[in-house]
This record gives sequence, C-alpha cells and structure tokens, in this order.
Amino acid sequence: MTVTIQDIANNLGIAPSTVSKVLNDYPHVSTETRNRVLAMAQELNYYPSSAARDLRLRRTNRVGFSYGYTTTNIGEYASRIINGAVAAAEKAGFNVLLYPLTGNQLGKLTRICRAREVAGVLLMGGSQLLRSIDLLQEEQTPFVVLNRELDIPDVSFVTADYRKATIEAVRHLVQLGHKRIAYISQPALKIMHEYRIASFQQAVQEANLVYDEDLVMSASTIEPGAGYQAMKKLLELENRPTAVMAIHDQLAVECLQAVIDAGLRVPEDIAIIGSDNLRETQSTDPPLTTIHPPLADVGRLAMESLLRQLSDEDLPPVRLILPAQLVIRQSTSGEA
Amino acid sequence: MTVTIQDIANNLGIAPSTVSKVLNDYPHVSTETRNRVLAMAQELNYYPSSAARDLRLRRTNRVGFSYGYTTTNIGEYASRIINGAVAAAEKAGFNVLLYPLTGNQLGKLTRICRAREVAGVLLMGGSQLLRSIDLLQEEQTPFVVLNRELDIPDVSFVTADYRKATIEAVRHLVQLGHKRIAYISQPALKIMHEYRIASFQQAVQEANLVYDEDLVMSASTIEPGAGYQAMKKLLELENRPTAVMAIHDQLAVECLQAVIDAGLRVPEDIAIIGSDNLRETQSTDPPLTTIHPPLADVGRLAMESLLRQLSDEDLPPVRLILPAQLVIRQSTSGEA
DNA sequence: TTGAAAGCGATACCAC
DNA sequence: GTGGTATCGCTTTCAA
Repeated sequence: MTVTIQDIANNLGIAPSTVSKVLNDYPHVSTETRNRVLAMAQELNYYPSSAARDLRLRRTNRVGFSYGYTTTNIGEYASRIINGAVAAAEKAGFNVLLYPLTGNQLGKLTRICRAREVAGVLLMGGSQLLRSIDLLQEEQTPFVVLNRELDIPDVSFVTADYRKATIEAVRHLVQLGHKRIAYISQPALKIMHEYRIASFQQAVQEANLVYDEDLVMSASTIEPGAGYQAMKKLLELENRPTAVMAIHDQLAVECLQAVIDAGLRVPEDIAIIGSDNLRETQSTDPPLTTIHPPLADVGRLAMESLLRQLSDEDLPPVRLILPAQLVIRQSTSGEA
Repeated sequence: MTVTIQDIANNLGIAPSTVSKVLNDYPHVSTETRNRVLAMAQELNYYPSSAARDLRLRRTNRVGFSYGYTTTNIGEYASRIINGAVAAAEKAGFNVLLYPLTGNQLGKLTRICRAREVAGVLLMGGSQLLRSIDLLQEEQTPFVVLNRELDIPDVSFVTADYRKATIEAVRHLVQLGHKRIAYISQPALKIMHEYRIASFQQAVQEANLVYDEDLVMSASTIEPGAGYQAMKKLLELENRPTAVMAIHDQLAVECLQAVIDAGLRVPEDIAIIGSDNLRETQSTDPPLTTIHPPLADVGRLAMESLLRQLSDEDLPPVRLILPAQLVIRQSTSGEA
C-alpha cells in the first residue's frame, strides 16, 4: 500500500541505494537507469516518507508558529500575520505547525525543541516570552520573535513601528487642536501594554503637551465591554479629554459606542484613534482613524529570516521594525 | 546534545529496550529500574524523537488543515473554525499543520497522503473539492469535509445549516412586510454559491413569494467593491427590492454603504441581512442582521470526528449540520 | 524481569 | 556507474 524506494528497486532489479541517488539528483548515475527509476517512481506514485527522511537527515521542513496573546485564539490580527508567514514558508517548501501557547507554555516549547518536531519557531506573544526566549536559545532552536522590540544579543525579531506611528497619531491630533489626549490600553497584553503606554507618553511629551496620568486608562478584562467602561469613566472626568487613542481597534470601536451613547459626537466632541486597521474600522460611523501595521509583512519577513537562519548557520540576528502608517478617517478629521 | 534512549540506557548500564518499555508503560518492569529510568529521563531532559517514533509506529500525531476559499488567506471566518479545530486537537495531543490550497492542489494533497505527513486531514474549500475527496478516499487518508453537505458514501462532513437559517431569514423579512427580496452571492465560492442560491430560492418559494431571477445578483470578483456594484444595480431596477440578503457579511457591509450612498435609509427603504456574524456587523450603522453559523463548533466537531476516525478504524461517517441562528439587528428590525 | 536483534524508510559512505 | 551496508532513534518480538 505504501510505496518505498525498496519497491522501486525490486521492480527494476536494482539496489535501493541507486534509486535513492537518482531521486536525490546524484551525479554519477547512467541516464538510462536514471530514466527507468524516474518512470517507475511516477508509475508507483512514489513519495518519500517524511518521517524516514526527517530521521535520517536529522532535520525537517516544518516550522512552528507559536502564539498566545490575550487569548490563544487566532483573530483578524493574528491571521494577517499567519497568512504572510504561511505564504513565505510555502514558497520555500516548508509547512507550518500551529502551537497555541496554552497551559504549560515552557513545557510545550521544550517538547517541541527536544523532540525535534520543527526546524524552527516563530514566537508571538505568550505570557512567558522572555523565559521562552531563554529556553529556545539554550535548546539552540532557531526562532524569530514577532511584535516585540528586544535588546537581547543574537535574538531576531520583526515588528511594526508602533512607537513612531503613535507619535504621528498624537501629532495629527495636536494639529487638529487637541490638547487633552487619553489612552486606553490593556494590561493583558503584558509587555506590549507597557511599551505602548511608554510610546504614548513619549509622543505626548514630544508634542509639548502635559502628560496627565488620569488620562491613561486600562481596559482590565479581555471581555468585550471593558473599553466601553473605560471610555465612560473618561467622559465622567471633570476635565475630560477631547481625543482618545486605543491600543487596538476593538477597544476603539467600544469607545466610539460609549461616546455616541453619551450623546456626544465623533470627532467634534471626542476624536478617536484605534490601532491595527481591522476591517471593522472601515464600516463604523464614522470610520475610525487607525494605525496600520503591515502585519502580513511582519509574518512574511519573520518567516523569511527564520528560514535563512536554518540554512545559513550563524547569520547576524535580524532586527526589523517595519513602518506603520496612520490611516486617517473621519473619527478624527471629520471631513467626509 | 540530543538525548536518546540509548543515552539513558548507557548512563544506567541497562539495555535501550528496557528503557523503551518503561517509557511506554509496559507491565513487566521492576519498580526499581522503572524509577531509575524515569529519574534519568527527567535528569537528561529526554523527549522521544518525533521522527523516529513516527517512522517506527507508522503513524503520527499531526493532522492537516487544508483550506482554500475565495482566497487562501485565513480571515475571521476561517480563524473561528481553526480555533475550534486546534483546541480540540490540542486536547487530544495532536498538532495541526496548515495547508493552504494554492497551485497544484491535488498534487499537494497527494504528497501529504503518500509521504504520510499527517494522520488525517480537515478539508475546507478549495476549487477541486470533489476530486480532492476522491483522492483522499483512494489514499485511504481519513478526512472530514467542512462547510459542505455531501451525499457521498462514507464521507464525513460538518457544516452549518445555512439552508434553514436562510428560510428563517426570509420568513423574518416577510413578517416585516417585505415582498421583493434580493440575494447577492459570489460565484467564486463555487459549490457554496450554488447551494446558497438554491436555499434562497427554496426559502422564497416556501414563503409564497415570487422568485424573481432579476433579484439574484453575483458579486463577480473577490475584490472589495463588487458587492457595492451589485447593490447599485439592484437599486437601479425599475421595481427595486425592499430587502437584500448577502452570502457573506463583507458583501452585506458593502451593500449597506451603497444604500446609504444612494440616499436611502436602512432598514426603512432597504433591509439588509448578511451572513456569518463577523465582528464588523456589530459596529456598522445600523448594525447588521446576520446569520450566525457556529464556526468554532464546526471546527471542533470536525476535528473530534477526525480523531475518532483515526483510532476507531471503521466508524460510520459523521454527517453534522449544526443549527445556525439568525441574529436580528437594526438593519432589518429598525428598533434600537 | 531484562537484553539482543530486527526493522520502520530513507541517505551516504565505501567498495567494486 | 552500481551495490552493499551502516545508521538515524525508536518499538517490539523473542530468548534468556
């Protein structure tokens, strides 16, 4: 039922080693046997056993994509990254294994490395990122980190320039006359949360505005509604903000709802800026201004550098921070 | 660097076969060696080579998820299915490989089967579905088809009851007084396209309305804008419809835009119903009534039956059509 | 209860 | 050019 090189060899009355040579394009084989082997392989519909190859060659053409953000579910954000990564892998003849980081994340990563399930890993999120990195380094499993800027020697990462985009966003608001800008983040995003808030603070200060901590809110839970609540609190402030930025679009959409429910107008009373340019930002009323990170490129470039690491042993680490665009829509500019 | 049972055996001065027995919970091993082996395995941080196991056992704990709808990109729709499938696989100790069906789909599937890359496959979409099914059957690779009702012996599938939901949707519109209901589909969805249009026709007739072919439009390209154009044409009809249903939410969102741009009101002038309950349907103005298929369950149940097929050889095929809900929002009902 | 040895399917070295 | 053979790491009979 399952065809091996042995079968091809038997049918042809030659040695399996010769068959192997043909199939692997060895130089010293006569054109005749070469053709006979190829024909027979096709006739028997032969494909090499991936397990046998992997075992013998001590390598595999599988790479892992491990992920675990606030949830271990893939949403629109992660899909865009995965699409880019999978396409790049496909092109190079590699397959992608999905590893949601649930439960014992480090244990799972250890198994992946030591069982040699994959040749390398793309690491996105997870609550134990730094320890995961340590682990992968110790195991000498090639990997690339997604969506984080890291200052660890020899660690490659690919991310988007949220910092610069945040600065651009604040500048955009300042040009529109805003002076009190609020930020709604989500602590569950861990390092990303801290990084983005720091970026916001920097942006505010660079714009010569006062950084008011009361304007920095946390949407505590992951459950929908947390952004709505945070916005509501902001609106109840004595000296309420005239603009809000959210760490991701889902929060921004909730903010919009809260503002509208409070009987205020967007952008006249409150301007809103989200992040990630999810589909829904285009169909809200008004459409949301948002930061567009090139997620498919993040995935693609991360995969490409991972694959490069796999072939070229010691290449310098790749540290990419891709430009993110500010997409201006009516939630800030007002013009239709 | 890489630890094998041989290493454990050497360190303990025993035979590798004994180590293997311990690690696989064989009955006849003394408690003492048993404990020593376990301790040593832990000390050396041993994990069995997945390639070696797969080769020896002639099976693997990997399953494939092959997909290719209008695009081979994962979007919100596919993510929801994948999340369900991956969670179920995870629970059973299986890993999921992503196989986008690009290029030579049948060739790719053949390789997957004959190289024994995976133990089974979840098949979603693809432009050669029927031939793919033939192929998988011939290769005796267990598989489950997603999002299709099939009448092929021994083929398992899991899908949502779009037909019933469509009937419910039409009934909902009729109750609101609608008599001329249009449908916008997308031929690129192949069999799904035909199936959904047939469901719509049936629904219209069951509601005792006249089935007017002029009201059935095709959004020809996958590019955004095709739904907008289709809606525009509908609005230009002499006797224009008072309600539109779209085969998926993205088209519905475009319809909404077209109606608004034409200076008409939703739902007063035109009611709109989408399908799939994507996130963005909640944030449009007005929010869209839509059909909610339980996609995570589709993925989960499909994976569960695939895994069952893997252990229990000849189980009867699973043919699941999960109920889909009509989620009523303001694009039809008008009430806030 | 333990060990020796065969074999899963492929590759690659070394003779001839 | 071609064939024999060891080997990758593991499981599993069969003997001891």
